[in-house]
Amino acid sequence: MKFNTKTRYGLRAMIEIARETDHNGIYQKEIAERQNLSNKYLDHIVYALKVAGLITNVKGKKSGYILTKPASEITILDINNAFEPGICIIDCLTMNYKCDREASCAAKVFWEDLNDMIIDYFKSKTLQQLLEQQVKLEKKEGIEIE
Amino acid sequence: MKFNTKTRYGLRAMIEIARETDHNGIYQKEIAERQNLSNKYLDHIVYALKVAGLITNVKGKKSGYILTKPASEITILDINNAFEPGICIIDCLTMNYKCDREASCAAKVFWEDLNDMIIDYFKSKTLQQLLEQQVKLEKKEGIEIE
DNA sequence: ATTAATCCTATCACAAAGGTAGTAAAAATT
DNA sequence: AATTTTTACTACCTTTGTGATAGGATTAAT
Repeated sequence: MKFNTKTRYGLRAMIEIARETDHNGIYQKEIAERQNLSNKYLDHIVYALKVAGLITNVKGKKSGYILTKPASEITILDINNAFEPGICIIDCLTMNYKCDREASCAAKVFWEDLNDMIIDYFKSKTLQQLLEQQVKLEKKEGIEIE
Repeated sequence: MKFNTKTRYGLRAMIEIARETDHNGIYQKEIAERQNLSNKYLDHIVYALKVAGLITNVKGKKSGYILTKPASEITILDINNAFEPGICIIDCLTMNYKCDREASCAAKVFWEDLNDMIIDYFKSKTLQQLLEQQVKLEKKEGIEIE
């Protein structure tokens, strides 16, 4: 049970984009450098985020990225959903899944409750919160180094 | 992000074993039939549960399985750990994982908190609770059918 | 001796994930 | 206008892990 790299890298990319205050946005290339990711692989990540409508280019093709709405209005679930159809930790939780013991399966209830917990957690966290925490952590780190 | 079938089937197998009141235990073959699983695949599941010390044979080789301790003392985390080294939703949460931004990574904190939530959830649920729920669901189902 | 069950290892097929390549297109720069 | 730089998008490749089967060894009951 692992979360995939796309969602994880996507989250880190979004933090970088959210942090950028420059009106010209941030280049994909720069995100790759700052987060130490392959720029080529980041292609997919950034593309998916754009298709999902979470980010956009400031000018045309050669231009930086910015968020399409305030970071406080973007939840981690939104970011997750740019890469996954949703959150579904076991197949039998989806609609149109046939199973005899569906109506009386304690195991299913167990997984279903966990699935809901994860969804709630993803909904409860905004990009803004993560950005603030990021800034805080870096400040703390700076002090410890000195 | 999916939970694997081993853990899921293992949970269902454990419910069947916990439910069995016969002193001779329950045959793997019977678990397979009741839960509609391939007996051959269940081989691995039952084997892992036995190696983990959660179940044992009543007599010798040809005999039924019983729990090694009361269902109320077995958590779902115990069952999970029979199949997985633990719960670790992203690699960088393990010890001996090198990462530059380890000390100041809001994303890591986000995943870490979720990881802890899942562990707590797994610890909080006992096999006994699931068994009781199972019995309750079946009773309810019986009423609805009639 | 035979049968029926578990024990245990090996193997396989398939899908998904992680990542690279390459071309097209657009805009900025020269 | 030519060149450079960057994104846009598709295709592909390689590796890993998962779900599952095969099959012989072992043990105990009949």
